[in-house]
Amino acid sequence: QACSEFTTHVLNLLREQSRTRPIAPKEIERMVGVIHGKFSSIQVQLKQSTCEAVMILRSRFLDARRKRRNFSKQATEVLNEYFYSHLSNPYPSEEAKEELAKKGGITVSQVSNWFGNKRIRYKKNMGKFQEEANIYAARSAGEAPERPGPGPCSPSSASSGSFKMTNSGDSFLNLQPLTSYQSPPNVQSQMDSLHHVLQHSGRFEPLVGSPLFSTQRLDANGSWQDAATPSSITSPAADPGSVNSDASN
DNA sequence: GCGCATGATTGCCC
DNA sequence: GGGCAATCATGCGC
Repeated sequence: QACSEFTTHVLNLLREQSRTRPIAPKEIERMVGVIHGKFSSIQVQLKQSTCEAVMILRSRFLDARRKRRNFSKQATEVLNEYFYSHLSNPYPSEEAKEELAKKGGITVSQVSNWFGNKRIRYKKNMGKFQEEANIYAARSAGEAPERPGPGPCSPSSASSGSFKMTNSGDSFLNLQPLTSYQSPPNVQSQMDSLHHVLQHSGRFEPLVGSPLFSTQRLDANGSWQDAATPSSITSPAADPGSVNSDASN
């Protein structure tokens, strides 16, 4: 359009000039040809530069996407706190995700990614995460001492895993320790220390109904789901070791 | 430089 | 569409 407008403008100029001097039609034709040529080359250049700009932006975007930055300590803390206090059901709602994202200074999709990764990696290697679980368990036991109700949305209590591993077919920490479950020595001691923490904090008994002794677990397929509350769970205080003794395989 | 940790992406399933 | 599992790519400690 610009080309044709410019061409018209030039033709008008030539027409005016033709009053003062004779202009051959060939000259007009040549001028029009030159204008079209110039415009088409400009068009090509514009296309090229646009393509280049798009490619640059695209590569920058992809690079940014590939760039992995570790989350801040704050973000990790917030996410871990939620994860371990909802260990029986570590599936935050959209609202919870938004809240976590806000608290951690990350995006909701990063929260989703984090929980996706965490669930899988925790399930795959509970032993490795047990220490971390204990830390958060002890922490939340100390922080939120009097929150009744063990529901999935009452993350008050300490919790450590309470579900079956896909590969091991066992619950890691139903606090059924250790008759059927052959935990590594370090894990054993961690569990003992967790018992100690819980007992020391005076929260052991209430915690029995908490996610720590959750009624949920990983089922044989490795998915978190409700399990019928074992009766043994309800009478734990005297002998922690007997808690949830049905959780073995 | 290597190995592990971890955030992101992808493909598949339900 | 959300979750899982595998994988990729990068960060980081040694």
